[in-house]
Amino acid sequence: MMKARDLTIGDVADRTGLAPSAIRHYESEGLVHPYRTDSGQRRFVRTDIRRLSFILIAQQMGFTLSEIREQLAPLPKTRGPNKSDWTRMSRRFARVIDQRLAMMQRLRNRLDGCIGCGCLSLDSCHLYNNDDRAAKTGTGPRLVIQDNLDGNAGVEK
Amino acid sequence: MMKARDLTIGDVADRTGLAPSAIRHYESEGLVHPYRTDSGQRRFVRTDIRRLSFILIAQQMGFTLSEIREQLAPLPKTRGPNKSDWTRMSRRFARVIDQRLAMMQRLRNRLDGCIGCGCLSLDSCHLYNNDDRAAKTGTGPRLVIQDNLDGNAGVEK
DNA sequence: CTAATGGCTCAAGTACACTTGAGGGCAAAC
DNA sequence: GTTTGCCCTCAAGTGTACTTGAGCCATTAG
Repeated sequence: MMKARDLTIGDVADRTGLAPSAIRHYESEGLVHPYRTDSGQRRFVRTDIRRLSFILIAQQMGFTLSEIREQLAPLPKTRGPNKSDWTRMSRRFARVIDQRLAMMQRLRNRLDGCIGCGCLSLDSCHLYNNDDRAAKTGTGPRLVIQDNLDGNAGVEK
Repeated sequence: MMKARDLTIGDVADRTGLAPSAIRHYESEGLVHPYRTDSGQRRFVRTDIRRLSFILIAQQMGFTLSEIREQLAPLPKTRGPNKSDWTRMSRRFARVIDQRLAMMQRLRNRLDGCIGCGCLSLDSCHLYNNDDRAAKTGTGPRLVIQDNLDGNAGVEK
């Protein structure tokens, strides 16, 4: 179970391009679960590299660490995930991404519409009928892209 | 030039759904340029509502305030922008968005590929050949989505 | 005319995602 | 066998994007 050739934090840092401090931070946030040697050093299994790469990609897509933790939740923490664990998780995540992409597409189209209309006669402009933006996320995260921004949920009154 | 019916910060807040504190913050960051009454109160022109809505949308797309400031730079600061000012700016921005969407699409496809391959035999997996990720942004912003992550710029060695 | 409402500045606080530094332990390289 | 390098923890600092609060002025409603 604990192989001699498991990886130190430095190994993992080299292979993922992440700083050791970042990896420690991810552990403290519950995104990776290295075990410890007798002397207290972290040891990572090889599939943790995949896990960290996943975190990197998801971050670049604009997901917060807590959203990523949620996505990773179904994977087993202690043993490395097997192929079907990984496949199920990835598929679920792909659906979430597609929603987010669709959202950005809608925002983009909304902007397009606004280029057309010129919108100097205001009030009719799609860009700022802010009804659908009403429900804020509070002191929100950077990239919200909530579903309530979609273009057809509330028929323009 | 200074109309009686220009808007107070509260008016603008109501119409955009933004908090007054947020609007003040955007001014301090150079994203809006209200003028002041004799007594020092901010007054906004009507097109500033459009400007702020643009900021909101761009943020939801994951752009930082400084990126948004750049996009807004070509618009005139003092007078309200006219239709062609706005159109030019929006078109330019649409191109930037399309690049970002393409990037996310590539990341998404990369994930898809990885679902297929199972990637338990590592090293060949697209998800963590980190060569193209090498140039980091430092203590970077949340949603980087840099161009160096694209799939065809550097032929996989 | 006064009181409530809304605006102003400035300093400090908050959340997220880390990095940096101090102070100390362990392990592989010579 | 010691020195060099990597690892550890914990506290504090950084940058982005705001919010909150104190103390104060201005505008509007009764």
